[in-house]
Amino acid sequence: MRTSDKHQKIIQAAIKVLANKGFFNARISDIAKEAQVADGTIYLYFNNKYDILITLFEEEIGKIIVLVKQLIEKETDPKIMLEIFALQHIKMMEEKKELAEVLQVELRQSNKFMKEYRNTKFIEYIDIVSHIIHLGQEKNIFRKDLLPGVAKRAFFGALDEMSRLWILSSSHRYTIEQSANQIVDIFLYGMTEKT
Amino acid sequence: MRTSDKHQKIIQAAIKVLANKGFFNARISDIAKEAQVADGTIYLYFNNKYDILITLFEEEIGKIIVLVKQLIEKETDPKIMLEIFALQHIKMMEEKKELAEVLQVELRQSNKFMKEYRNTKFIEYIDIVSHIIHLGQEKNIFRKDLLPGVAKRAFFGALDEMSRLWILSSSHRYTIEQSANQIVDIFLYGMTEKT
Amino acid sequence: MRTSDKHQKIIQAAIKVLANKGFFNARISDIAKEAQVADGTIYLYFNNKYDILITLFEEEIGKIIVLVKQLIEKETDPKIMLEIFALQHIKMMEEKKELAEVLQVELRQSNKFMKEYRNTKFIEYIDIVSHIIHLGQEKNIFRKDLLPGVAKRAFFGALDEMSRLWILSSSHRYTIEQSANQIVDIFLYGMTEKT
Amino acid sequence: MRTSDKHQKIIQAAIKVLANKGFFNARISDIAKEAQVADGTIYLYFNNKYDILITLFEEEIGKIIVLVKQLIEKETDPKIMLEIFALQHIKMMEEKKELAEVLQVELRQSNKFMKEYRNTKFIEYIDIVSHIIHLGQEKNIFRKDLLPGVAKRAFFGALDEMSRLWILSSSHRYTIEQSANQIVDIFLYGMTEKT
DNA sequence: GATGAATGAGCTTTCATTCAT
DNA sequence: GATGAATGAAAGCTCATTCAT
Repeated sequence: MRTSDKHQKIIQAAIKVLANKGFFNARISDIAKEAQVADGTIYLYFNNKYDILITLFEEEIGKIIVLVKQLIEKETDPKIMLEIFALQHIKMMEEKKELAEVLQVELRQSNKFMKEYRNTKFIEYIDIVSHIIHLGQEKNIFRKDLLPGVAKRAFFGALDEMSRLWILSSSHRYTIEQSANQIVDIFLYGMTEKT
Repeated sequence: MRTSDKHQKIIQAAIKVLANKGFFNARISDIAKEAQVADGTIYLYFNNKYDILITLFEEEIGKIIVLVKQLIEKETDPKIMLEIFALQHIKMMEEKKELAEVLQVELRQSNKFMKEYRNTKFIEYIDIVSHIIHLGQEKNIFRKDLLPGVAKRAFFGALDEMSRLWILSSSHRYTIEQSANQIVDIFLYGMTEKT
Repeated sequence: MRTSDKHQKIIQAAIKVLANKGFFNARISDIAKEAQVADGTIYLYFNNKYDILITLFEEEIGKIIVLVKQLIEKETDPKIMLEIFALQHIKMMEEKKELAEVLQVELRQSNKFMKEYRNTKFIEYIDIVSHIIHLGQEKNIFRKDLLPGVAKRAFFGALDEMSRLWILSSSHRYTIEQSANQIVDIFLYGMTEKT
Repeated sequence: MRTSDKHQKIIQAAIKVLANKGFFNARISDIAKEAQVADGTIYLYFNNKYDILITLFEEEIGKIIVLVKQLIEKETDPKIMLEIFALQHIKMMEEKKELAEVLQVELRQSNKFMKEYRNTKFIEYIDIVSHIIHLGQEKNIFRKDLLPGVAKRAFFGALDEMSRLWILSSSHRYTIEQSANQIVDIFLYGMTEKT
């Protein structure tokens, strides 16, 4: 009946199990047990184990993209947009710790075992940064000599590595906001002491 | 013994195979075939499949650390040290593409399936950046308000994400040197247009 | 009830599906779809998958027996009776090709997977030949030295193997009537050249 | 070491298990247990379950063909050749009861589940009869109006159905020789009483 | 030390059957 | 009576690891 009910239960269970065990060590029966359904039920909603992972990617990243875009749309200042993106990205890591773990680990290796899968949603997410940088350059706020392809990757990578730390270590010396602000600050003004 | 011919042959074969298939999809027999030894021979040199991966990590990252430290020791300017680290990191990605792939992908998920494994070598590598930043702060070249734990992760993450791009996409718009320089430049001086 | 609409629809669907896929490769859901009923509905009319096959055997062979007996009853000459049986048997193969396939293939292996099932209807069918031969012997038309158990099997086997050919190969060099007549002719007068 | 050893053990075990349970009900583990090897060992010698069956067909029918051809080659009289074929065929059924069961049942349905498999060995076996009939016609011993395609099928079918009886029922009223002779006799001289 | 045949535990997936609606 | 979502047992096959040679 409420089809989406089971679909969602399985996705959420998969996030939990995959975060703990990783894709290859996770058993379908683990996910089924976590979702409180029979093993076979999973195959009524997904074609196979990979399909769970891919669907999980698409849907969850999709939600994040929508959210981030909404928040950014209200702004006009690229600097603030970057701040919002950064804060939002790291925040998400804490609020959805398990999802974040899955995305960080499994997303990265997904092209290793799913040759044909082109992760367009992920690219769409990163390109949000791309757009902000372009905008900043147009508005003469960001340097014109920035290589857009490099800058977006650098910014995203910085945030992402920071997030990994946040996920893996249990005790933190700084708040999320501090970390996000620091990274944005570095990217905007550099690490060099103004003399 | 530890520099035994077979030991090295197996490690190098493992790098090749793991880069192509990933840890879980790689078969011991694949590695054995690539190394031109019998399956059983691998167990004369390694305890199990995980042990190959861990040994590979330790030894190969160890080599890189030695190399990078040597290059940096000669310098005194933290800015140039960062440049060297950046260039060296990205260069390594191209020169040892397969090793880079293994490190990027398998290293990240290793704690998922090897619960007890603490990746000290990797931390040692990142801490090279840490030291440089500290040095820069002491010399009043870098801002004092930099959170060292955050800055090092940000810098490493930026480089690493850039490298992933380099590994995964076949055609590149910029040279390695350009990319490395750009990242260092951003981290030193920021993305903001000087007015 | 037993002539219920659904009962018949399922049997006919089963014949079609089993002919194409064989008992073990056929899915209950295949039969249900073909019969345009829900999977569960099948279990309102049959106890289980085997029961469909057995019921199918009994009912369809039953129909054939009634038909053949009707045709033969009108005759008195055992030779012509054999001719009728032969023609009817092979004809049935063409007219009900799918049923014929199921009977030829599944019937033969049925005792393999349904240990307790004694296929009495099938024996009843073959015994029609038995009766004809007996009659011929009584009337001094057939040789007395015929071993009835052997002769009936030989005759039925000859027809049946011929039919298999008819079912499996698409192009035929001879008409059904030719084939049936030839077999009857051989059984009546032998293959030896009269000198 | 003695590779053929295990190969043969598995084939012989498969014959036994398949004869009792049929292909679909037979488990790989049943065959493995019967062959006294591990489940996995079977996959060192065969690609999959189907491959066991096909190899079994090819090898065992191949042996029979060689044997029958040897026996027939010594003869020149087509009548006696037919006798030899008949006797040999039915004899084989008794001596290798389990193999016979597998061939009778699984061979017939094999094209149902192995679409691509063309059973050339089986055709080669039946064509031995074909050749004998041709020879008999050339020598003016057999009637010229025999349709070779029909006659060979009829003869083989008669023998085969007879054999099935022999395999399935435990008590027999006639000896093998009697049955074989009777069938040859019918095919040579017909069932009709000579007046 | 080196080999590779043998092992067997373990996992994904299928599908006959059930039962709440 | 009819449905079809849900169940969960069961089996083919893989592959890390062992060990006799």
